[in-house]
Amino acid sequence: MSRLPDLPLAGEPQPRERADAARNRARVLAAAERLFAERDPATVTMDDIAKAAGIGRGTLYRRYPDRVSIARALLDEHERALQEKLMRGPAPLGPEPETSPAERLAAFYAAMVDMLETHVHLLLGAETGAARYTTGAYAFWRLHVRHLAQQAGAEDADTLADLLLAPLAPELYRYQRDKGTPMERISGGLEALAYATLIPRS
Amino acid sequence: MSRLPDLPLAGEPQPRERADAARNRARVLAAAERLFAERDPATVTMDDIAKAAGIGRGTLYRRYPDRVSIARALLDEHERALQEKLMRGPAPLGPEPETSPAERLAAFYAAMVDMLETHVHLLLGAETGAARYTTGAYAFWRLHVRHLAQQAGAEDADTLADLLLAPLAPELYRYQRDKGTPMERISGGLEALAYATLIPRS
DNA sequence: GACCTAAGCGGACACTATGTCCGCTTGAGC
DNA sequence: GCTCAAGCGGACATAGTGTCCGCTTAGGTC
Repeated sequence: MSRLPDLPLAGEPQPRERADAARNRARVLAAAERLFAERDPATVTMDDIAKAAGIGRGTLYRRYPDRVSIARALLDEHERALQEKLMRGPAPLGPEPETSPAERLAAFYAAMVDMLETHVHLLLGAETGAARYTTGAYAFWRLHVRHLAQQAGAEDADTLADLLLAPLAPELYRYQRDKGTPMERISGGLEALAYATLIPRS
Repeated sequence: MSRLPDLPLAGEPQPRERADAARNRARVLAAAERLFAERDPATVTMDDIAKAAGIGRGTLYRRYPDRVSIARALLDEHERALQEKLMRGPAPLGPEPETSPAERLAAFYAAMVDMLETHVHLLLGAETGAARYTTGAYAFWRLHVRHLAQQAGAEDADTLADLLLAPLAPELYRYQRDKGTPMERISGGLEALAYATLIPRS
């Protein structure tokens, strides 16, 4: 829904999508969303998605080269929304100057846990393993956390940013939830982590 | 080399391995070690390993059901060695009572970074993605870190353990090293993390 | 040292997924 | 209604997985 997967370069005329193409795109996304939700995303094949969407393989590959790109398209709007809140939203997520870095990191963690809880299946489809680090979303979270670490006066904010993002890996979240850890305990642990790392020692 | 992949249950007679079987096992492990090192472990196929070892597919599958089991066999001894040091080695890694939990966690992090630096390729072959959490090694690290967190008086040591192990994910380490972060900065960041989280606030 | 037999071997096979190609169909501008 | 490029989709080539089963051989026995 919503966005073209190829970046819409402002300025270029954009030949406008044909009606059948638009209809098929919607079908694909709806079918993929459902399949990712109802079983392990890693086992969903391009063929499954094509069949479920009622279109041919060729048609599917025309727009999406692989499963990952479909999951990313589905995630896109959710990630944008969170990014928006981080940049321009209200405290403690947004950049009010009187909110401490530790509070903001805790708020970010909480928002990410919300997102993980709702969309783990998509995140597992899109940002699994090494692919996680190649997404624009990761680059954004990284910048944000590095900025907070810097504000807090951390020694090596650049490295710390990656270390502080690691506990948000979708596989870890899935593992924790699967063994019965409730999401509150995960948020709680992350909150503790945020305050421990970003509040300067007295 | 060394260990049988199937656990050697003390007591059972163990029909003793035939000479050709032993020779082939050695060949397989040597070939796999080399292949994992010289290219992305995810792209190494069972066929490649069989060919490189100079044996047939059937022979390879007889002993190892998949790539992961081979990588684990190769890692086994290194992981055991570290476990040994944690349980019975000298301070700060081992359990000397006057070493603080924070120091011990920092030492553990340092040891893990050493291991990652030497064996990322194997770790990427064996403990990638969700598979990481199913290994005996992970269970052991988890117990160790949870114990340290408990000693330090952490609120929810059980959850914290998983969060504190997340920055040691092989994919993350590879990503950091690939973008040029030297291992010292990674150890440094982890050390800071250890002291920040496990030293009680005054 | 010849014999026997189960452990070990390895190529062939069936199956599944991927990604591409190309002739046919159809939306939409004129 | 005509045109034609964008879009469609099934067939195909390729690659990897895991199993099966007839052949080979190590190593114990007499």
